[in-house]
Amino acid sequence: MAKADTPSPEELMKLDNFLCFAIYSANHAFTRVYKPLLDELDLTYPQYLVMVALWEKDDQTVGSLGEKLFLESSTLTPMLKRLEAMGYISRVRDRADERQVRVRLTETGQALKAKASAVPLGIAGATGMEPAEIGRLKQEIATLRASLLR
Amino acid sequence: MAKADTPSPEELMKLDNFLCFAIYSANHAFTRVYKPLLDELDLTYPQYLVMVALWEKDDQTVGSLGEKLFLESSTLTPMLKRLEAMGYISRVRDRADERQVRVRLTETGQALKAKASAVPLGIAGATGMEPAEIGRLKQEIATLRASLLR
DNA sequence: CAGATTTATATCGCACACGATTTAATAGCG
DNA sequence: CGCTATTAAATCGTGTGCGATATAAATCTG
Repeated sequence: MAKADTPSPEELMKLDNFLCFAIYSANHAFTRVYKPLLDELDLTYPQYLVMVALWEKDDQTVGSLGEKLFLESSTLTPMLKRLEAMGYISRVRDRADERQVRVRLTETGQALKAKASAVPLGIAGATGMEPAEIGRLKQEIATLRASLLR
Repeated sequence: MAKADTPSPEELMKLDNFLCFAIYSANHAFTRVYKPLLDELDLTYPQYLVMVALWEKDDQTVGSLGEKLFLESSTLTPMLKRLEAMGYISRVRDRADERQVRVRLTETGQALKAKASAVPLGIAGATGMEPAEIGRLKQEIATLRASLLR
């Protein structure tokens, strides 16, 4: 029979059969591949993601960055302070609503985008996948993420 | 033309088009879904992965666990000490080679496997995917990880 | 418009995660 | 055999991440 069996409990409990572990370890692998490239920019991998979000849309609140990156203020605030200390961004309370903090790129932060432009290609190369394939896999994982967060 | 275009640099620099970000955020999403289930077992998500590795094969060295989990001793040592303090594992220097530390499940640690047996099904449900589909996606990501670490 | 409620960030404590280094033990070699 | 090189864990410093809580500002309600 070519019917897809329900996996046995033993098979289910093997680490290498865990989708979550594949993602967990692939995430670490990405961090490692990014490291040498991001060292040039003096950025950590999460800091790079914040910069990408700001390059895409400047002048965002902490909350809006958090929504896009799926991060809490308790994670972002210290990160943003480091990026500010490095001179890449500024953090200013919104005049109209003092609860909010507006995060903006500095000149240096904007200029960094050019230096970072080579990064995506380097990463794409390391995946050993075609652009179309990367896009498809990315979409599948984004859908999975949405299911998990439902 | 139905030819697959090479993505423009602008498209490449959008966060939502990053495969790495999909994986990064899906990993966080998994952590969140696991949290309430693992709270019952008094385990964090990384601790759970260590326990899964030990349930699959007991009596491993720190190094062998590190290879399977893609983690360094600097990460594992403190984690294992916590699991030991909780009474789930024991850490003993190997008599034949005192450099190595053998990690073994305690009775309590073995017994925990039964309590944890419901977890994978709960997670699988949260993915909203069929077992076969989960397996395929898992394999694709494992292949990606291998490429990245090459 | 005063007091209660909600919202936006920040702070704190804890647990990863890693690179660089240290420590201790084994293996290799003349 | 003794000395060096290698190997396995542990330690240290830094940077995420998050839950719980605190703080302060805006909003809502009577």
